[in-house]
Amino acid sequence: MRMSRLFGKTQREVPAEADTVSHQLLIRAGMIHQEATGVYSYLPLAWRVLRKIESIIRDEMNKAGGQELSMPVLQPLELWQETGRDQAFGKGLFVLTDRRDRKLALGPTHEEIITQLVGHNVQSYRDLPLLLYQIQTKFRDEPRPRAGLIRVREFTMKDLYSFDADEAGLDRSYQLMIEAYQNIYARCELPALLVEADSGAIGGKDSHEFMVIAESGEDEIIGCDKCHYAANVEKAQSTKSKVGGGDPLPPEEVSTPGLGTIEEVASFLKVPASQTLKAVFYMADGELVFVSIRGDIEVNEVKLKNLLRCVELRLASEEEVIKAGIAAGAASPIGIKGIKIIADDSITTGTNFVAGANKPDTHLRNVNYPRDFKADIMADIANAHAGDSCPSCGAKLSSTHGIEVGHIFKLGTFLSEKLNAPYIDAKGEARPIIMGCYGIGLGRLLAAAIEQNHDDKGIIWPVPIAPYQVYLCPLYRENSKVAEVAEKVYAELEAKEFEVLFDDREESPGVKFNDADLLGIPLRVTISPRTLEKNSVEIKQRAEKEAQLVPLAEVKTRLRELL
RNA sequence: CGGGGUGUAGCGCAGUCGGGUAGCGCGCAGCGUUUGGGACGCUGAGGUCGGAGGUUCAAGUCCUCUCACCCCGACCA
Repeated sequence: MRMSRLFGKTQREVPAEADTVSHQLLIRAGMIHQEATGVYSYLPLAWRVLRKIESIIRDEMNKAGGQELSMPVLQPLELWQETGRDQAFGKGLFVLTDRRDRKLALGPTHEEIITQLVGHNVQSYRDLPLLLYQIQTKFRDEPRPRAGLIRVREFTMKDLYSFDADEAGLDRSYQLMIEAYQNIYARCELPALLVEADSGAIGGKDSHEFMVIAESGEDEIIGCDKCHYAANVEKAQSTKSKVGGGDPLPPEEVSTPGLGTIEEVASFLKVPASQTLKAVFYMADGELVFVSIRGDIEVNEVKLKNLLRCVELRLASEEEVIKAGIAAGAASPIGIKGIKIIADDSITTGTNFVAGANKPDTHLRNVNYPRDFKADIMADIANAHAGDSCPSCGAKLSSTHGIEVGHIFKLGTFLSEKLNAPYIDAKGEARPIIMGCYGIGLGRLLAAAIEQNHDDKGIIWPVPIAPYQVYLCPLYRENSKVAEVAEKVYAELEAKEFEVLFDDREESPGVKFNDADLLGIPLRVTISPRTLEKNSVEIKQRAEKEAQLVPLAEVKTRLRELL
């Protein structure tokens, strides 16, 4: 490809819109253009990268035994209503109305469609296992798209679905996909960490995410320094420290005038926050819920939401709390009635806690569970923190940020039951097919690759996904020898199936070098009068500082070695 | 949805307080001189000042409404 003909211009200045590295570089390199919030055009360079990622993914899916198909973006809303997932997605679902007043959803994912499709085509256990996938555009009306291609509303995703007759089969399919995913990231030269994940509204047994560690990542990962434990903070557990407190003493009221927060109460009573119980109120699908948790620990809302099996969970407003007749700031699980009490198991890690007294400006000392109150549900609903103890080996946990570049789920039978997709087993009995699903966002993978591979000059593409392999850079093209050799080298390289971006522009060396660095093509071949004096060209790897002089006759061999 | 911010040429911005001929840098076009890490000179093109309504002799600037985009939070398979 000739630079002079390439659609898409590099730009010198950092766009005001972008404050994530990958977003800035993608725009500066002329690779993407924003059309609306979270909606982008891919210009030729970005499209080439995306296609390379796509072909790596396709190859690994096929190797794993997947069969590719294509399903519609436009899906009847009724299908979503049948599984109730229109509610789970809520406003995240793009819904439109056709001329006959039928409601259609733009597919945010394709579980419903494929389950129905498989239900029509699979009758027997002999048809299983089955791995089906597609690479398709998805639409989600995200509350807040951000960071360029990292979180968008329209995106290309590879989604594979597994269909098995039994749990053991699902486990095999799941394992097969983990391996396929690891191959994909390895081939993209992107180190991805497998972490335990929350499976969200869809439920199911296991779920894992593949994370690329990056400062700009939206997800927090809690990991053990010693063993292999790693989990999304939404899911992560930690062993809660014991706080002691001595033998249970009788409860005792203390006056705490004007003190509301845990910090205020704890410092006033001269006890650590870990020796207090905090009351947190939530509205779960419109129902007020009381949460009791140790004062130094925060509620993990994802865990709470899963526990309550609710669609909408948010902190209750002070008005809602007061309206329920509760003393805000001094609320207590003791003696409270007509409200569901959820307790984090941290409240059993000690004795003689300070808690509210359900009276304004009053707290209680020496509160003990279960002596003084009962919880309707006791569970782990705490946020794990760096510094906590690993639930698997007890060593210290640490925290990093990551970009989620893959998410896999053991779905189970929820969808095949709702949408009536049974198979007949060997005994002639009908059973629901057991499903799994496995997604990779291609655009996000592309962005993650940039987050992971760049310097202050620009992108440094890993060879397998680089838009071109070679940046052919003649200097002083008005020198007829340079022009002639450059054209010849270009033709020869293309003939040998090198992917070459030929900078045939009349630009100064500085401009060309800077564009070469910005675009991040792995190998740069410079031809100038200076190199031609020695009958050579200069080859430089994008990631390296030094260039090497290579005789013209050896260029192809040398490039081949470096790719 | 809550909080904060920004909309002026393809990009980055000034001008808005205090109303009076719409500017700068980059980029773009032409000519010339240059050129191994974003060269220089001259000439030139390019703007519904996000949109609508209002106040005024006069609005980029003041008022009302509205839209878009960005950041934080909520939210998010």
